[in-house]
Amino acid sequence: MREGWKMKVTKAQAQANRARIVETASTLFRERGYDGIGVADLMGAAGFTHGGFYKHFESKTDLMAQAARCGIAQTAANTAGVDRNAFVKYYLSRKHRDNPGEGCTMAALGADAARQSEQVKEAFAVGIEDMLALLALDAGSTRAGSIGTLAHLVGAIVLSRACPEGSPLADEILRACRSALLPTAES
Amino acid sequence: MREGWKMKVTKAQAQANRARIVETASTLFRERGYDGIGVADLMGAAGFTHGGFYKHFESKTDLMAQAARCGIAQTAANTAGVDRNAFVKYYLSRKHRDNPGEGCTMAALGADAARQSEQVKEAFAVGIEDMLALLALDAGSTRAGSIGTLAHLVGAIVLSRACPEGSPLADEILRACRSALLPTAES
DNA sequence: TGTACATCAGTGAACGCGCGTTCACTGATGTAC
DNA sequence: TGTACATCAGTGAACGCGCGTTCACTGATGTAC
Repeated sequence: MREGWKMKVTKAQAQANRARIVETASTLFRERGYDGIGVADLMGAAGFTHGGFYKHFESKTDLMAQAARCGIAQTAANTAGVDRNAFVKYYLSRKHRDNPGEGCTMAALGADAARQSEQVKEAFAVGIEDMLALLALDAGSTRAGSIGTLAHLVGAIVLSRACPEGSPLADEILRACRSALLPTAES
Repeated sequence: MREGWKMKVTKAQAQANRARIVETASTLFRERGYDGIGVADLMGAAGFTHGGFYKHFESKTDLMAQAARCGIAQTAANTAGVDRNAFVKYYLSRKHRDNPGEGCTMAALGADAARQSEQVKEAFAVGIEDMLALLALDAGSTRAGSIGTLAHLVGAIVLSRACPEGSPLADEILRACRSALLPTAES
Protein backbone atom coordinates (compact mmCIF):
# COMPACT_ATOMS: atom_id res chain seq x y z
CA MET A 1 0.00 0.00 0.00
CA ARG A 2 2.60 2.51 -1.06
CA GLU A 3 1.38 6.09 -1.03
CA GLY A 4 2.20 8.77 -3.57
CA TRP A 5 4.30 8.13 -6.67
CA LYS A 6 1.95 7.66 -9.55
CA MET A 7 -0.74 6.14 -7.42
CA LYS A 8 -3.91 6.48 -9.45
CA VAL A 9 -6.63 7.21 -6.87
CA THR A 10 -8.45 5.49 -4.08
CA LYS A 11 -12.08 6.49 -3.49
CA ALA A 12 -11.07 8.57 -0.50
CA GLN A 13 -8.45 10.31 -2.65
CA ALA A 14 -11.03 11.09 -5.32
CA GLN A 15 -13.33 12.59 -2.73
CA ALA A 16 -10.50 14.69 -1.34
CA ASN A 17 -9.56 15.82 -4.85
CA ARG A 18 -13.14 16.84 -5.50
CA ALA A 19 -13.18 18.87 -2.27
CA ARG A 20 -9.95 20.56 -3.37
CA ILE A 21 -11.51 21.53 -6.69
CA VAL A 22 -14.53 23.03 -4.92
CA GLU A 23 -12.32 24.99 -2.51
CA THR A 24 -10.09 26.26 -5.30
CA ALA A 25 -13.16 27.28 -7.30
CA SER A 26 -14.64 28.96 -4.28
CA THR A 27 -11.57 31.19 -3.98
CA LEU A 28 -11.07 31.88 -7.67
CA PHE A 29 -14.73 32.67 -8.31
CA ARG A 30 -14.63 35.20 -5.48
CA GLU A 31 -11.48 36.75 -6.91
CA ARG A 32 -12.44 36.86 -10.57
CA GLY A 33 -16.22 36.33 -10.79
CA TYR A 34 -18.10 33.38 -12.24
CA ASP A 35 -17.29 34.40 -15.80
CA GLY A 36 -13.75 35.44 -14.95
CA ILE A 37 -12.28 31.94 -14.77
CA GLY A 38 -12.86 28.90 -16.94
CA VAL A 39 -13.18 25.22 -16.18
CA ALA A 40 -9.73 24.41 -17.58
CA ASP A 41 -7.91 27.07 -15.52
CA LEU A 42 -9.88 26.08 -12.46
CA MET A 43 -8.86 22.43 -12.78
CA GLY A 44 -5.29 23.50 -13.49
CA ALA A 45 -5.22 25.60 -10.31
CA ALA A 46 -6.38 22.56 -8.35
CA GLY A 47 -3.62 20.46 -9.95
CA PHE A 48 -5.58 18.53 -12.58
CA THR A 49 -6.27 18.56 -16.29
CA HIS A 50 -9.67 19.76 -17.43
CA GLY A 51 -10.96 16.46 -18.80
CA GLY A 52 -11.85 14.98 -15.44
CA PHE A 53 -14.12 17.86 -14.51
CA TYR A 54 -17.34 16.10 -15.54
CA LYS A 55 -16.52 13.05 -13.43
CA HIS A 56 -17.15 15.31 -10.43
CA PHE A 57 -19.67 17.92 -11.57
CA GLU A 58 -22.70 18.05 -13.81
CA SER A 59 -21.75 21.42 -15.22
CA LYS A 60 -19.96 24.65 -14.39
CA THR A 61 -23.22 25.91 -12.86
CA ASP A 62 -23.27 22.89 -10.55
CA LEU A 63 -19.77 23.79 -9.35
CA MET A 64 -20.82 27.42 -8.83
CA ALA A 65 -23.55 26.35 -6.42
CA GLN A 66 -21.23 23.97 -4.55
CA ALA A 67 -18.48 26.58 -4.39
CA ALA A 68 -20.93 29.13 -2.98
CA ARG A 69 -21.93 26.70 -0.22
CA CYS A 70 -18.26 25.96 0.47
CA GLY A 71 -17.28 29.63 0.65
CA ILE A 72 -20.09 30.49 3.02
CA ALA A 73 -19.34 27.52 5.24
CA GLN A 74 -15.72 28.69 5.37
CA THR A 75 -16.75 32.15 6.55
CA ALA A 76 -19.04 30.62 9.14
CA ALA A 77 -16.26 28.34 10.40
CA ASN A 78 -13.69 31.15 10.51
CA THR A 79 -15.91 33.45 12.53
CA ALA A 80 -17.54 30.95 14.86
CA GLY A 81 -17.54 32.21 18.42
CA VAL A 82 -16.55 35.75 17.44
CA ASP A 83 -18.84 38.44 18.88
CA ARG A 84 -20.78 40.88 16.70
CA ASN A 85 -18.48 43.86 17.09
CA ALA A 86 -15.35 41.86 16.33
CA PHE A 87 -17.09 40.41 13.29
CA VAL A 88 -18.05 43.88 12.04
CA LYS A 89 -14.50 45.12 12.58
CA TYR A 90 -13.03 42.24 10.61
CA TYR A 91 -15.65 42.54 7.88
CA LEU A 92 -15.00 46.24 7.35
CA SER A 93 -11.20 45.94 7.52
CA ARG A 94 -8.92 46.77 4.62
CA LYS A 95 -7.63 43.22 4.86
CA HIS A 96 -11.06 41.78 4.11
CA ARG A 97 -11.75 44.26 1.33
CA ASP A 98 -8.43 43.59 -0.37
CA ASN A 99 -8.67 39.78 -0.21
CA PRO A 100 -11.98 38.80 -1.77
CA GLY A 101 -10.69 35.29 -2.44
CA GLU A 102 -10.72 34.50 1.27
CA GLY A 103 -13.53 36.87 2.14
CA CYS A 104 -17.30 36.91 2.24
CA THR A 105 -18.92 35.14 -0.70
CA MET A 106 -21.98 37.36 -0.55
CA ALA A 107 -19.98 40.54 -0.96
CA ALA A 108 -17.84 39.11 -3.76
CA LEU A 109 -20.50 37.25 -5.76
CA GLY A 110 -23.90 38.41 -4.52
CA ALA A 111 -24.51 40.65 -7.50
CA ASP A 112 -23.37 37.90 -9.90
CA ALA A 113 -25.68 35.41 -8.20
CA ALA A 114 -28.66 37.53 -9.23
CA ARG A 115 -27.96 36.55 -12.85
CA GLN A 116 -27.24 32.88 -12.24
CA SER A 117 -29.48 29.82 -12.09
CA GLU A 118 -31.95 29.16 -9.29
CA GLN A 119 -29.56 26.45 -8.09
CA VAL A 120 -26.93 29.09 -7.33
CA LYS A 121 -29.47 31.48 -5.80
CA GLU A 122 -30.68 28.73 -3.47
CA ALA A 123 -27.14 28.38 -2.18
CA PHE A 124 -26.99 32.13 -1.58
CA ALA A 125 -30.32 32.18 0.27
CA VAL A 126 -28.99 29.49 2.60
CA GLY A 127 -25.78 31.49 2.95
CA ILE A 128 -27.68 34.62 3.94
CA GLU A 129 -29.50 32.65 6.62
CA ASP A 130 -26.17 31.31 7.89
CA MET A 131 -24.74 34.81 8.12
CA LEU A 132 -27.86 36.03 9.93
CA ALA A 133 -27.44 33.18 12.40
CA LEU A 134 -23.87 34.35 13.05
CA LEU A 135 -25.05 37.92 13.68
CA ALA A 136 -28.01 36.76 15.77
CA LEU A 137 -25.70 35.34 18.42
CA ASP A 138 -25.40 38.82 19.85
CA ALA A 139 -27.56 39.39 22.90
CA GLY A 140 -30.64 41.47 22.25
CA SER A 141 -30.43 41.41 18.48
CA THR A 142 -33.58 41.11 16.40
CA ARG A 143 -33.78 39.33 13.07
CA ALA A 144 -34.63 42.58 11.29
CA GLY A 145 -31.66 44.21 12.97
CA SER A 146 -29.34 41.43 11.82
CA ILE A 147 -30.61 41.76 8.27
CA GLY A 148 -29.95 45.49 8.37
CA THR A 149 -26.44 44.96 9.67
CA LEU A 150 -25.68 42.34 7.00
CA ALA A 151 -26.95 44.58 4.18
CA HIS A 152 -24.91 47.45 5.56
CA LEU A 153 -21.75 45.30 5.69
CA VAL A 154 -22.17 43.80 2.23
CA GLY A 155 -22.93 47.17 0.65
CA ALA A 156 -19.91 48.77 2.27
CA ILE A 157 -17.53 46.15 0.86
CA VAL A 158 -19.13 46.23 -2.59
CA LEU A 159 -18.81 50.02 -2.79
CA SER A 160 -15.31 50.11 -1.31
CA ARG A 161 -14.10 47.51 -3.82
CA ALA A 162 -15.69 49.38 -6.73
CA CYS A 163 -13.37 52.36 -6.11
CA PRO A 164 -10.02 52.71 -7.90
CA GLU A 165 -6.98 51.24 -6.16
CA GLY A 166 -5.79 53.35 -3.29
CA SER A 167 -8.69 55.77 -3.60
CA PRO A 168 -9.34 57.73 -0.37
CA LEU A 169 -13.06 57.20 -0.93
CA ALA A 170 -12.62 53.43 -0.64
CA ASP A 171 -11.18 53.77 2.86
CA GLU A 172 -13.63 56.49 3.82
CA ILE A 173 -16.51 54.11 3.12
CA LEU A 174 -15.06 51.48 5.47
CA ARG A 175 -14.50 54.07 8.19
CA ALA A 176 -17.97 55.60 7.91
CA CYS A 177 -19.69 52.23 8.08
CA ARG A 178 -17.53 51.11 10.99
CA SER A 179 -18.65 54.21 12.88
CA ALA A 180 -22.27 53.56 12.03
CA LEU A 181 -22.22 49.90 13.07
CA LEU A 182 -20.03 49.97 16.15
CA PRO A 183 -20.47 51.64 19.54
CA THR A 184 -18.80 55.02 19.01
CA ALA A 185 -16.00 54.43 21.51
CA GLU A 186 -14.86 51.35 19.61
CA SER A 187 -14.56 52.66 16.07
CA MET B 1 -32.37 67.47 -47.38
CA ARG B 2 -34.75 64.54 -47.32
CA GLU B 3 -34.88 62.75 -43.99
CA GLY B 4 -35.13 59.03 -43.39
CA TRP B 5 -35.07 56.46 -46.19
CA LYS B 6 -31.55 55.21 -46.55
CA MET B 7 -30.05 58.48 -45.43
CA LYS B 8 -26.54 57.65 -44.36
CA VAL B 9 -25.86 59.89 -41.34
CA THR B 10 -25.22 63.49 -40.55
CA LYS B 11 -22.76 64.26 -37.78
CA ALA B 12 -25.61 65.03 -35.38
CA GLN B 13 -27.22 61.69 -36.25
CA ALA B 14 -23.98 59.86 -35.59
CA GLN B 15 -23.69 61.51 -32.20
CA ALA B 16 -27.29 60.60 -31.36
CA ASN B 17 -26.68 57.01 -32.49
CA ARG B 18 -23.64 56.82 -30.26
CA ALA B 19 -25.70 58.08 -27.32
CA ARG B 20 -28.30 55.41 -28.07
CA ILE B 21 -25.63 52.70 -28.02
CA VAL B 22 -24.37 53.92 -24.63
CA GLU B 23 -27.90 54.01 -23.19
CA THR B 24 -28.73 50.55 -24.52
CA ALA B 25 -25.47 49.21 -23.12
CA SER B 26 -26.14 50.87 -19.81
CA THR B 27 -29.42 48.98 -19.48
CA LEU B 28 -28.22 45.64 -20.81
CA PHE B 29 -25.05 45.62 -18.70
CA ARG B 30 -27.17 46.22 -15.60
CA GLU B 31 -29.50 43.39 -16.58
CA ARG B 32 -26.94 40.80 -17.61
CA GLY B 33 -23.58 41.95 -16.25
CA TYR B 34 -20.53 43.09 -18.20
CA ASP B 35 -19.75 39.57 -19.37
CA GLY B 36 -23.38 38.69 -19.94
CA ILE B 37 -23.78 40.54 -23.22
CA GLY B 38 -21.45 40.84 -26.20
CA VAL B 39 -20.60 43.70 -28.50
CA ALA B 40 -22.60 42.23 -31.41
CA ASP B 41 -25.80 41.75 -29.39
CA LEU B 42 -25.39 45.19 -27.86
CA MET B 43 -25.12 46.85 -31.25
CA GLY B 44 -28.04 44.77 -32.50
CA ALA B 45 -30.22 45.90 -29.57
CA ALA B 46 -29.39 49.50 -30.45
CA GLY B 47 -30.35 48.83 -34.07
CA PHE B 48 -26.95 48.50 -35.73
CA THR B 49 -24.57 45.84 -36.98
CA HIS B 50 -21.51 45.10 -34.90
CA GLY B 51 -18.90 46.37 -37.37
CA GLY B 52 -19.41 50.04 -36.59
CA PHE B 53 -18.69 49.62 -32.90
CA TYR B 54 -15.07 50.70 -33.12
CA LYS B 55 -15.98 53.90 -34.94
CA HIS B 56 -17.49 55.00 -31.59
CA PHE B 57 -15.51 53.22 -28.89
CA GLU B 58 -11.94 52.23 -28.28
CA SER B 59 -12.92 48.88 -26.80
CA LYS B 60 -15.67 47.16 -24.85
CA THR B 61 -14.00 48.39 -21.66
CA ASP B 62 -14.29 51.96 -22.93
CA LEU B 63 -18.03 51.44 -23.43
CA MET B 64 -18.36 49.93 -19.93
CA ALA B 65 -16.98 53.10 -18.38
CA GLN B 66 -19.20 55.35 -20.50
CA ALA B 67 -22.26 53.20 -19.80
CA ALA B 68 -21.56 53.39 -16.07
CA ARG B 69 -21.42 57.19 -16.23
CA CYS B 70 -24.62 57.23 -18.27
CA GLY B 71 -26.50 54.93 -15.89
CA ILE B 72 -25.53 56.92 -12.85
CA ALA B 73 -26.46 60.20 -14.51
CA GLN B 74 -29.83 58.66 -15.34
CA THR B 75 -30.44 57.73 -11.70
CA ALA B 76 -29.43 61.21 -10.62
CA ALA B 77 -31.76 62.81 -13.16
CA ASN B 78 -34.68 60.53 -12.24
CA THR B 79 -34.41 61.26 -8.54
CA ALA B 80 -33.55 64.95 -8.63
CA GLY B 81 -35.62 66.91 -6.13
CA VAL B 82 -36.89 63.79 -4.37
CA ASP B 83 -36.36 63.85 -0.61
CA ARG B 84 -34.33 61.26 1.26
CA ASN B 85 -37.20 59.18 2.58
CA ALA B 86 -38.93 58.99 -0.78
CA PHE B 87 -35.61 57.98 -2.35
CA VAL B 88 -35.09 55.22 0.21
CA LYS B 89 -38.65 53.97 -0.33
CA TYR B 90 -38.16 53.81 -4.09
CA TYR B 91 -34.72 52.26 -3.77
CA LEU B 92 -35.96 49.47 -1.50
CA SER B 93 -39.13 48.79 -3.51
CA ARG B 94 -39.82 45.50 -5.26
CA LYS B 95 -40.11 47.47 -8.48
CA HIS B 96 -36.51 48.64 -8.23
CA ARG B 97 -35.23 45.24 -7.19
CA ASP B 98 -37.00 43.49 -10.05
CA ASN B 99 -35.90 45.94 -12.76
CA PRO B 100 -32.12 46.20 -12.55
CA GLY B 101 -31.96 47.47 -16.12
CA GLU B 102 -33.53 50.77 -15.13
CA GLY B 103 -32.25 50.74 -11.56
CA CYS B 104 -29.15 51.76 -9.67
CA THR B 105 -25.90 51.01 -11.49
CA MET B 106 -24.00 50.59 -8.25
CA ALA B 107 -26.29 47.84 -6.99
CA ALA B 108 -26.34 46.04 -10.34
CA LEU B 109 -22.67 46.31 -11.31
CA GLY B 110 -20.74 47.44 -8.22
CA ALA B 111 -19.36 44.00 -7.53
CA ASP B 112 -18.43 43.52 -11.21
CA ALA B 113 -16.69 46.90 -11.23
CA ALA B 114 -14.25 45.61 -8.61
CA ARG B 115 -12.81 43.28 -11.27
CA GLN B 116 -12.76 45.74 -14.13
CA SER B 117 -10.16 48.27 -15.30
CA GLU B 118 -9.30 51.42 -13.37
CA GLN B 119 -11.18 53.33 -16.09
CA VAL B 120 -14.43 51.66 -15.03
CA LYS B 121 -13.67 52.05 -11.33
CA GLU B 122 -13.08 55.78 -11.80
CA ALA B 123 -16.58 56.03 -13.25
CA PHE B 124 -17.96 54.22 -10.22
CA ALA B 125 -16.10 56.45 -7.76
CA VAL B 126 -17.64 59.48 -9.45
CA GLY B 127 -21.01 57.73 -9.35
CA ILE B 128 -20.71 57.10 -5.61
CA GLU B 129 -20.00 60.79 -5.05
CA ASP B 130 -23.05 61.69 -7.15
CA MET B 131 -25.27 59.40 -5.10
CA LEU B 132 -23.85 60.84 -1.88
CA ALA B 133 -24.67 64.31 -3.17
CA LEU B 134 -28.26 63.17 -3.74
CA LEU B 135 -28.51 61.83 -0.20
CA ALA B 136 -26.76 64.88 1.29
CA LEU B 137 -29.62 67.14 0.21
CA ASP B 138 -31.46 66.06 3.32
CA ALA B 139 -31.26 68.61 6.10
CA GLY B 140 -28.94 67.66 8.93
CA SER B 141 -27.27 64.77 7.17
CA THR B 142 -23.54 64.19 7.58
CA ARG B 143 -21.30 62.78 4.87
CA ALA B 144 -20.57 59.72 7.00
CA GLY B 145 -24.30 59.25 7.51
CA SER B 146 -24.95 59.43 3.77
CA ILE B 147 -22.23 56.87 3.11
CA GLY B 148 -23.80 54.55 5.67
CA THR B 149 -27.23 54.95 4.10
CA LEU B 150 -25.88 54.29 0.60
CA ALA B 151 -24.03 51.15 1.70
CA HIS B 152 -27.14 49.92 3.48
CA LEU B 153 -29.27 50.50 0.36
CA VAL B 154 -26.85 48.88 -2.06
CA GLY B 155 -26.32 45.87 0.19
CA ALA B 156 -30.06 45.36 0.61
CA ILE B 157 -30.67 45.25 -3.14
CA VAL B 158 -27.67 43.00 -3.78
CA LEU B 159 -28.81 40.50 -1.15
CA SER B 160 -32.48 40.64 -2.15
CA ARG B 161 -31.59 39.98 -5.80
CA ALA B 162 -29.34 37.07 -4.87
CA CYS B 163 -32.34 35.16 -3.46
CA PRO B 164 -34.36 32.73 -5.59
CA GLU B 165 -37.37 34.16 -7.44
CA GLY B 166 -40.31 34.76 -5.17
CA SER B 167 -38.36 33.85 -2.06
CA PRO B 168 -39.88 35.27 1.14
CA LEU B 169 -36.37 36.12 2.31
CA ALA B 170 -35.91 38.48 -0.64
CA ASP B 171 -38.91 40.57 0.42
CA GLU B 172 -38.03 40.31 4.09
CA ILE B 173 -34.68 41.94 3.39
CA LEU B 174 -36.35 44.91 1.69
CA ARG B 175 -38.81 45.29 4.56
CA ALA B 176 -36.18 45.06 7.29
CA CYS B 177 -33.95 47.65 5.64
CA ARG B 178 -36.89 49.96 5.01
CA SER B 179 -37.67 49.83 8.72
CA ALA B 180 -34.09 50.52 9.61
CA LEU B 181 -33.66 53.48 7.26
CA LEU B 182 -37.03 55.23 7.58
CA PRO B 183 -38.73 56.91 10.52
CA THR B 184 -40.73 54.06 12.04
CA ALA B 185 -44.14 55.57 11.28
CA GLU B 186 -43.35 55.65 7.58
CA SER B 187 -42.19 52.12 6.94
C1' DT C 1 -24.24 78.70 -55.92
C1' DG C 2 -22.11 74.59 -58.24
C1' DT C 3 -18.72 70.99 -58.88
C1' DA C 4 -15.01 67.55 -57.35
C1' DC C 5 -13.16 65.19 -53.77
C1' DA C 6 -12.19 63.64 -48.98
C1' DT C 7 -14.26 61.99 -44.86
C1' DC C 8 -16.19 58.75 -42.02
C1' DA C 9 -20.62 56.18 -39.90
C1' DG C 10 -22.27 52.02 -40.85
C1' DT C 11 -22.07 47.16 -43.25
C1' DG C 12 -21.02 42.34 -43.25
C1' DA C 13 -17.38 38.88 -43.82
C1' DA C 14 -13.47 37.23 -41.58
C1' DC C 15 -9.71 36.61 -37.90
C1' DG C 16 -7.84 34.02 -33.93
C1' DC C 17 -8.95 32.65 -29.47
C1' DG C 18 -10.82 30.69 -25.33
C1' DC C 19 -14.84 28.80 -23.65
C1' DG C 20 -17.89 24.64 -21.86
C1' DT C 21 -18.44 20.15 -23.05
C1' DT C 22 -17.53 15.37 -25.11
C1' DC C 23 -14.90 11.41 -25.98
C1' DA C 24 -11.68 7.33 -26.48
C1' DC C 25 -8.27 5.83 -23.72
C1' DT C 26 -5.33 4.37 -19.44
C1' DG C 27 -4.40 1.87 -15.48
C1' DA C 28 -4.83 1.43 -10.48
C1' DT C 29 -8.72 0.42 -7.39
C1' DG C 30 -12.21 -2.37 -5.83
C1' DT C 31 -15.00 -6.61 -6.25
C1' DA C 32 -16.69 -11.34 -7.36
C1' DC C 33 -15.43 -15.90 -7.07
C1' DT D 1 -5.60 -15.49 0.37
C1' DG D 2 -5.21 -15.39 -4.79
C1' DT D 3 -6.86 -14.60 -9.47
C1' DA D 4 -9.85 -12.35 -13.18
C1' DC D 5 -12.57 -8.73 -14.32
C1' DA D 6 -15.32 -4.43 -13.90
C1' DT D 7 -15.17 0.24 -12.39
C1' DC D 8 -14.12 4.84 -12.72
C1' DA D 9 -10.81 9.13 -11.64
C1' DG D 10 -7.93 11.34 -14.41
C1' DT D 11 -5.70 12.37 -19.25
C1' DG D 12 -5.34 14.98 -23.42
C1' DA D 13 -7.23 15.67 -28.05
C1' DA D 14 -11.17 17.33 -30.24
C1' DC D 15 -15.93 19.52 -30.91
C1' DG D 16 -18.75 23.62 -32.09
C1' DC D 17 -19.64 28.09 -30.66
C1' DG D 18 -19.59 32.90 -29.46
C1' DC D 19 -16.53 36.31 -28.21
C1' DG D 20 -13.76 40.95 -29.13
C1' DT D 21 -11.59 42.89 -32.78
C1' DT D 22 -10.11 43.93 -37.75
C1' DC D 23 -10.87 44.94 -42.42
C1' DA D 24 -12.25 46.19 -47.27
C1' DC D 25 -16.05 48.31 -48.87
C1' DT D 26 -20.19 51.71 -49.57
C1' DG D 27 -22.22 55.97 -50.21
C1' DA D 28 -24.15 60.16 -48.17
C1' DT D 29 -22.11 64.07 -45.71
C1' DG D 30 -19.20 67.80 -45.47
C1' DT D 31 -15.56 70.70 -47.47
C1' DA D 32 -12.35 73.11 -50.71
C1' DC D 33 -12.36 75.75 -54.67
